[in-house]
Amino acid sequence: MKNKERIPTMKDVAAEAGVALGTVSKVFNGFPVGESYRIRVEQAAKKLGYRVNNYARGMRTNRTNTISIIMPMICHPFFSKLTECIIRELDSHNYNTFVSVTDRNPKAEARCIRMVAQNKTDGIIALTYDPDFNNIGNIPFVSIDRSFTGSCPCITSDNYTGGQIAAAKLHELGCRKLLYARTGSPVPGETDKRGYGFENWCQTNSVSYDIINAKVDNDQMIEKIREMVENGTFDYDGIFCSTDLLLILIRNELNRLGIRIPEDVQMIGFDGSIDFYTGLPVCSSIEQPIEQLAKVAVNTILNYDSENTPSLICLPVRYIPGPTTKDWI
Amino acid sequence: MKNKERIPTMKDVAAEAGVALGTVSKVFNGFPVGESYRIRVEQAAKKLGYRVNNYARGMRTNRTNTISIIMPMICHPFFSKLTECIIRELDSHNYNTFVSVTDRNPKAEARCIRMVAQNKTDGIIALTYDPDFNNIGNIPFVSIDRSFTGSCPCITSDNYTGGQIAAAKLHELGCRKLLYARTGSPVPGETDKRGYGFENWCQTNSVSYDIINAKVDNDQMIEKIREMVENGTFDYDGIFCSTDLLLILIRNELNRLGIRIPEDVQMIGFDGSIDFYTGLPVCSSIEQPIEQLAKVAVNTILNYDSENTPSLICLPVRYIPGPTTKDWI
DNA sequence: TTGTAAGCGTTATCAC
DNA sequence: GTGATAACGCTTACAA
Repeated sequence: MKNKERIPTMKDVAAEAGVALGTVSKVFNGFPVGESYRIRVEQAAKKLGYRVNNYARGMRTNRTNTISIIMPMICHPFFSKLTECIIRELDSHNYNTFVSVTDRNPKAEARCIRMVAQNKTDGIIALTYDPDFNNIGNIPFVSIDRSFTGSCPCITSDNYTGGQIAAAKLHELGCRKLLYARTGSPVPGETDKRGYGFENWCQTNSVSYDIINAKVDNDQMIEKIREMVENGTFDYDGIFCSTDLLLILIRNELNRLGIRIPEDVQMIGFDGSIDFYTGLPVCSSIEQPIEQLAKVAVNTILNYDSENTPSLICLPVRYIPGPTTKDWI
Repeated sequence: MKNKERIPTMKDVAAEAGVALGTVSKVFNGFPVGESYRIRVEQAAKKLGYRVNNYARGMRTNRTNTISIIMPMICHPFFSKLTECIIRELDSHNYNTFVSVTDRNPKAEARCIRMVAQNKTDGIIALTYDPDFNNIGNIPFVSIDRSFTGSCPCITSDNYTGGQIAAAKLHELGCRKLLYARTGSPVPGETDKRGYGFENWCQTNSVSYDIINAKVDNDQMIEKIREMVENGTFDYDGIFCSTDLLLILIRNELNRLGIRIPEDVQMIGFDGSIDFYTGLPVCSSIEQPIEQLAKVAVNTILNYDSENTPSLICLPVRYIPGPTTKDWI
């Protein structure tokens, strides 16, 4: 009767190598140990196929080499890329990654955080929308794109500058009456600054603009656009949209109403989405530096120091020409 | 001096409630306990904000309520959706999910599996390409889309039938000379059956067809197509592609060469990709039942019984019309 | 430098 | 039904 696949423990390794338990532990934790011992231990470990049990270690040390990420969804160009980049970056630091999805539902977000806390994660990277968010368990927490009231660091694109760039670009491309269209959660977040930057540039440069805001959802936005066009009050020649997705929706509606993009109206979105199938930009857009966002988030969480972490880190964005402006080849 | 945020343990709860440690454990594990005790324990737990420590529990029980998923990448329409569905499904069973990405690199795959084994995951759901894959650690393992040599269950779309459906549909839509184009890893996998089903239908129904295979990559495939068109040997009026992505690539090349889709050539892909921005099908396609794939994979892993799990589970596919066939409105 | 032993927070076994 | 007590696999003072 075979030994029934028993998973070898440190004790087994110690016995096999003929050394004390503590010595084995030291070898696996990089503490100095007599060379001959180290070799014996390593050989014994290899022979037995030993791997340290992270659960036992985690229990003892309260560190688990595990980070959790919390996303509204995965099946989405921006979120999937961000998720992938974060996982890759953590992996390169030898960390495992828990992933949860919340649907932007505060209840689900809270539940995730509880679960994650229970799993003794070393930290949380979250893109969350809970206005009442409260970091239970005192775990290092980094937020992406959503700034909490000073309680934890937020990593985000430089949304403000992005808004300015968009306005400037539209103007440079000949637009004289601009519109900023946004939808999104009513919760104030970093992304609101896209609009503020846009406004600021328009005001500073005395460019005429309007803002159209659909708090609830995209349908409402489309509805408003249609009304304006049908009323004849739609006289814009440049639109900045808070996301690429919104841009596409609006463009399709404008097309349907006989307005051509970019001939009649030029449009710039936000995200820098690339079409998966063609590799081309979905639209003209302000590109978010996703890889960097991920790298910085991971770095911040791994070097977390509650005293000394900055509360907001903005990463630079840039304009990418696409098929919705006249500078597209 | 405050108690420095000490996380309460079962012992604390027991003390607070004035009961024995074992009683608290029973309450939290649903074992029968005197009603008055249960109430005292629950109140004490709430008061202290106690949550059971999954690491300690995992160490004791060797179950962690954690599943790992291993994907080639996340930033991809099919994989991101699959990943999200699996996470959601696991979450609904109160499981946490580790996610790793491997880039289809066998070395990375092996590394992931090692890490995962070390973290004492309760099971692995993987979409892997390692021909020499070997399930170390004897962890329940479910493969998606890739059948190993009988060693573990594989969940997949009914690729064979999908191929048949595609051939039949093209024929129904008037195509008389068909082509099957595939790229992909040289490792034999479930997806190869797409071609077999296609061939089978053509043979059974005496429809003329060819197969073009680019083992290495997409560029090579595009090259071959171009050659055929330039040679004048391209006389197909219906193409079945092993993935939607490949379809788009080929379509773009054909367009460039002056061939119109679907007027001159009709095309059907595989995956059922929906354009994220418009919500419309990217192309005519055989749809994979992603949610179901996820559900079944999770179910299989959670009810794993090495004796009794089927080695292959095929889920039904269906044809979805899109802009690359003439039945598209 | 090496070995010993005391926990870490749970669960499971047994007497009571 | 309840409550001591011994593991689980590992780290870490501390003693040798």
